[in-house]
Amino acid sequence: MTKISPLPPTEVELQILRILWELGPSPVRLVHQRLEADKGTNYSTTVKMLSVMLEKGLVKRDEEASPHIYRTSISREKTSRRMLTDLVDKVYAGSTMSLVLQALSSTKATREELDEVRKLLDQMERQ
Amino acid sequence: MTKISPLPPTEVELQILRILWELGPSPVRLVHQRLEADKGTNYSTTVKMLSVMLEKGLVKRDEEASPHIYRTSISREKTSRRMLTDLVDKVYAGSTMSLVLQALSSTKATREELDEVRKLLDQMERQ
DNA sequence: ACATTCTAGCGAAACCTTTCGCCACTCCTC
DNA sequence: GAGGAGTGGCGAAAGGTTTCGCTAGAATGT
Repeated sequence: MTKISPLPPTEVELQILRILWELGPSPVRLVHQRLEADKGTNYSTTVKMLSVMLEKGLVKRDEEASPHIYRTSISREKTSRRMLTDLVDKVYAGSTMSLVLQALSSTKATREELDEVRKLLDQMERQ
Repeated sequence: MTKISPLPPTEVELQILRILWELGPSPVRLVHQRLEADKGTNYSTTVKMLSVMLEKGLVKRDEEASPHIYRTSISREKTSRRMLTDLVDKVYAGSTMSLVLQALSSTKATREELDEVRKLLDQMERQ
């Protein structure tokens, strides 16, 4: 345990994380392709962001491979859980249930999705 | 419609909004008390932040009153909905239901709360 | 009226994130 | 092995947020 959980990712960092989650371990080039498509950034910028993220411990890289290969060092689930609790703390004063209600009531859902939520509720109740 | 919805509030701005939502319209002094308790900021900082927020349209103020009275110009609900959809877009790739499932499965809830969610689900299904 | 406290505003600094230019190095290809 | 493309690194600039010192005016108490 040398490292506390890294700071919450910034905007662009999150974009890059998403790309890496989707693509899996990748060289800068591939990450950049996506990022550029999204927002027209320069290659240098992508390299720099990845190196910043490396310092922060948000990604790791394999330097053996000729084009270095980057991969995330935090899971999508962990990150989203973290951001979710941040949001809950910051806006909903800690009440996750308020957030759930708010989220549900502001979206459309198929019957299947609703059933899935019900199933989870039942499961929670049993415990 | 002179104004598009204001930019999403930054960290400190959000802290201040929360204070104002909680206290209702207040003079700087009261806002500052809370903010200082939270993070030990200087009075000048609070004044400045409020004036920045005024420019951005996040708050309004009554300049008649001797100590100026500030109040939010966006509702808590609107803000949270906005931040929620931001989060959903950024991390859950647009799937609100994924977020709901994630949020539910990472929290504890009373039977009453679970029932409330169920009620909402039923209601959604009927429409 | 004077001193003291409260309130407001401004500009500059400090700080962080994001961007990019420039340079160097490797790796092909001819 | 010379030229060109791809890759990586660094420092500095740009842009945004947050902080605060300093100043001044308004309000209050003596």
